[in-house]
Amino acid sequence: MARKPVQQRAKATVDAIVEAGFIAMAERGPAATTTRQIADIAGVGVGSLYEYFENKEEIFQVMSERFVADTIAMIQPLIPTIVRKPIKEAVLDLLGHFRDFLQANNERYLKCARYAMALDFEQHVEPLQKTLSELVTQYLMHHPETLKIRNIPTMSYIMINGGIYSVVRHLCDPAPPITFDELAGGLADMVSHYTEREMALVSP
Amino acid sequence: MARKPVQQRAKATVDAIVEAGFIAMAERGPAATTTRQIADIAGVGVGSLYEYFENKEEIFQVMSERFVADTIAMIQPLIPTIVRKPIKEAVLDLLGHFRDFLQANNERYLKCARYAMALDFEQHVEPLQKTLSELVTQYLMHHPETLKIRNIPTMSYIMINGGIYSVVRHLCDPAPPITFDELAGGLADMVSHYTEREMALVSP
DNA sequence: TAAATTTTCCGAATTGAATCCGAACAAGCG
DNA sequence: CGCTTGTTCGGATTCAATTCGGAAAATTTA
Repeated sequence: MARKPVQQRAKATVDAIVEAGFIAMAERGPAATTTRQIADIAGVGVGSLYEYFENKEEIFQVMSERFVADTIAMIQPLIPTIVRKPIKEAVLDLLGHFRDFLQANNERYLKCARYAMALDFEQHVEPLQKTLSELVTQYLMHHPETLKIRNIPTMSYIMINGGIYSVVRHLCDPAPPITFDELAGGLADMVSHYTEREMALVSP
Repeated sequence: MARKPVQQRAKATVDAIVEAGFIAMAERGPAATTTRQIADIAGVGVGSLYEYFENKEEIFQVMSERFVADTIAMIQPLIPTIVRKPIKEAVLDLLGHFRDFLQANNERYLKCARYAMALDFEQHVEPLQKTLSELVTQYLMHHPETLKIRNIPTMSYIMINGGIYSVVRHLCDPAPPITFDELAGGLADMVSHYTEREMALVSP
């Protein structure tokens, strides 16, 4: 950010700009949104954008950050509940919340996710990855029998990345080949079958 | 495309433009490549771009199409070999070829994949998805015992999408938390464990 | 072959969006 | 209230995308 807002009304301006960014992005997609549109929706002059953001790109970056932060904030309180459930239910529960979250507010975050997954990859999605790894760790600690499973970091990596992408892709698809429930069930089965098979292999 | 090239030299111009697009994209990423750069690299005037492409975006679209077509062309001849292998080897084999393909030519296609996965989703990646579904179908026919597995379309969807994304993401990451071999092995295990567990459940 | 026609190429001119900037307006503070 | 600092703004500027009309090359026609 080019400059920090110190007064209250300046903070409100920054918020209005980011909010306008979400609205414009949800309406027309990131490529088609102009600085003029964002300024108009926010009810500020175009010049004001550049008081707090280096350029248009940075507005999207901040939106991306907020998206990831909000996702994490959505997941954190679920952790204590989720870690106590059987694996399949746990996955279904998490995915259901994730879908609702992405679709809220005219799919604001779904459109943002599509953008964020393309450009930033490491930079912004990484904290989310860390949170989910944390969730996996806690889950394992609540189910000590699963600690025998090999390659846990690798499997986390695959399921977290593959899971997020599959869900975002599916929700963006106007004519998906399978239903969301099938997708969620499939991901849950994938995890639970893998777990069960590993446990069978390790302690026969 | 705005107009079809009919003469030979015009076809060469179109090729040079697309080729230049790949080079420019690999160097600076899609956002930072200008029409001037593409024209300079291709050795043509800026005006020539617009003889055969509606706009800059369409150049990227054609690149995307070529990327997907080349990916399919890379996979097709592998199918007869792959379908005869045990599941784990089959997955490892496919992933190895996919990685080499993405990394060839200064990672030209890896950078393209990153872009294609963001924007086009359905439109361009879909033929690839269809080819891979085909591969799965053929694999199942060569291993009749696996036909009992439930939810095959769902599992294909998850493994194809999740697999492609995980690999692209991993190869783009300058400091990945796991090695590529671990990732590939993990995906292979994921598939094979799921298969084994399903077979055990269905015919105990 | 030469003229006529079609195709291709080009780069200066146009357009429009992104960004800059300095004047005008508000807020905090002695 | 003067003074300083923070904020807003929109016209001016910059730069990339796109257009356009004419020249050059290829092809066809006579």
